[in-house]
Amino acid sequence: MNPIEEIKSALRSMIISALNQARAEQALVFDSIPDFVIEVPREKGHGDFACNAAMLMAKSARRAPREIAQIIVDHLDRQALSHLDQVAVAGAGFINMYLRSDWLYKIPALVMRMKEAYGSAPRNGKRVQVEFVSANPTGNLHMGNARGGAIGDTLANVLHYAGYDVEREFYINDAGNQIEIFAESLEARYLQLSGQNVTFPENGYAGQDVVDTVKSIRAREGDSLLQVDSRERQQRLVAMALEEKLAYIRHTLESFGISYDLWYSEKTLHESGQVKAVIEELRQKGYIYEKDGAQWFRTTLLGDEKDEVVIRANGLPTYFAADIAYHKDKFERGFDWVIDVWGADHHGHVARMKGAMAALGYDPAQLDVILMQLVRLYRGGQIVRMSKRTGTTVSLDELIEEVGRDAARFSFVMRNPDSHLDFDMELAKQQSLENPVYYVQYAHARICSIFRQAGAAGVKWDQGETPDIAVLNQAEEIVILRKIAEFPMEVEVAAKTLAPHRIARYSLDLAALFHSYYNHYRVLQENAALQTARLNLMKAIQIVIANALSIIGVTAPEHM
RNA sequence: GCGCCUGUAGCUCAGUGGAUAGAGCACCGGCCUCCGGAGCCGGGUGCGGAGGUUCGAUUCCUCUCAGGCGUACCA
Repeated sequence: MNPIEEIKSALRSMIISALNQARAEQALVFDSIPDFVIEVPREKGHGDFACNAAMLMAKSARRAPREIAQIIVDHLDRQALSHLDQVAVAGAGFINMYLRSDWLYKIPALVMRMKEAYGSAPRNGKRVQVEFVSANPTGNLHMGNARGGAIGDTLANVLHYAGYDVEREFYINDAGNQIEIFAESLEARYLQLSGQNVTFPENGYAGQDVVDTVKSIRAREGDSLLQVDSRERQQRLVAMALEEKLAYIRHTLESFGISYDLWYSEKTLHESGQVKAVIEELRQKGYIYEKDGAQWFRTTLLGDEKDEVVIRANGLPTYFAADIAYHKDKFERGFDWVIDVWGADHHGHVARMKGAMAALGYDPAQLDVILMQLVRLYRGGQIVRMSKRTGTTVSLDELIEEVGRDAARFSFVMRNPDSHLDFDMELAKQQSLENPVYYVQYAHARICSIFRQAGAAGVKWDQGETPDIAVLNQAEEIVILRKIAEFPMEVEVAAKTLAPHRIARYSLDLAALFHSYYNHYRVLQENAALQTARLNLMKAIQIVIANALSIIGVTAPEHM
């Protein structure tokens, strides 16, 4: 149920009919109807909807745009849409259409009928997978993971609302080179804590969290790991450390409001032979060759600048090889749409991965990658490096602790993933009371308060379908009804363009309209019809704000 | 050097090829005996630059300047 789309669709077919009628009467000569749009004009004075068809046809129909527009208007069957009021030719050849506001009066009842489902589209039967965060389980979750988490989880919510069956997935990098380094780091710390004088690996994970992990292992295992050989010691340390790290990651993400349908282990891809198999498949298709002892993927055939190694000279597959196998596995699991949320430092990987999928016979258009620009973290104006190696990082736990889950999620979701984000912890804390999220939440709490007042006063009002609704004729009320009517379209566009930040913007817009309205008009009052109408309006706003916040993963409090 | 992303108001950011480019923060001045003042109202000649495509460009293309990231047998 998408009110705006319904109207647009009706107007569109009305204009197409007019054009065909005009052609039949030879009032206008043209070959085909162009791909015109019915849009909501930015300027209110330009009507409720506007159409640009005449301007697009000017050249082929060899008439001035305004003339064509007038011909279209003259041939409109105005009975086709009962809400249609006036139609005017304006500007360079726009057709501006004005509707009687009664088309909006069914909106509150619709919202109340659908409640938390308002804004959602019917199930479309398509399965989409969103993979996000997928942080290395060798360290803490950092700001980039926080942003990726907020964006990925919100996008998954948006897609669910837009009608998809959504699955969230976390890819566990529990194999490969960085695990080797992790193992060496763990062992070095273990031996150091056992009193041995060993040097820490030069490129090892030097963070305090690794030390803490080893300490907790020692608390359980004591010196027992000194008895076994280095290889087994490393294996056991890694197994225990990964278990602990993953438990931490899972717990932290859950406290950030994120839970996954599947945690997918890279290690299993190697153990099952899927990585080797996919390399073989590519080899048979002529994409693999050997050079300097390594196996290379001829990605230059796919538009890359240089070929990529998939099996190193030491026989170990690269991350790229495992990732190809992983993405093949995603498609084999039958997803119609596969979405990855990656940090911008992986951008070079996007074309290669799409190319690899194409080489394997999959449609690369079914794979989308959201490249999220990196977060630069500041504390009081001082940049903080986010290197896990040096350990000087603010973790997601600390972010939630200091800034709060709602404010943190909202401020990450609010911004376009393409924006380079400078995040200052001190500033975020300092401004926390003026953070936009509270503005939206406050609107919700205020409306709840109105209903508490109404309840305490024993106010009786017809909820949903009521003739009283038609007394909502103030300009502000019409604007709010329109905004509410646009919500399903907003969700649809956010899903289609993979732009979860639109929902946050929308919630801010609606909250602003509400606050302004609240300061100018009283809801609870003597006039029973007006009170009923406005209570219906309030209920609709309350539901839509709650739904928008729920998509963003932020609470909608009744009190603040 | 090459590739990707980004340059919009003092700052942080919106803006699916449309008509007069918008919010928040900050700054100044107003507004509650009234449903929650975490609010409202008022105050603003800004799309990095130059070409091009188009009836129309902040949006698309080319060049250019500036910043971020990448350009490993790391992930």
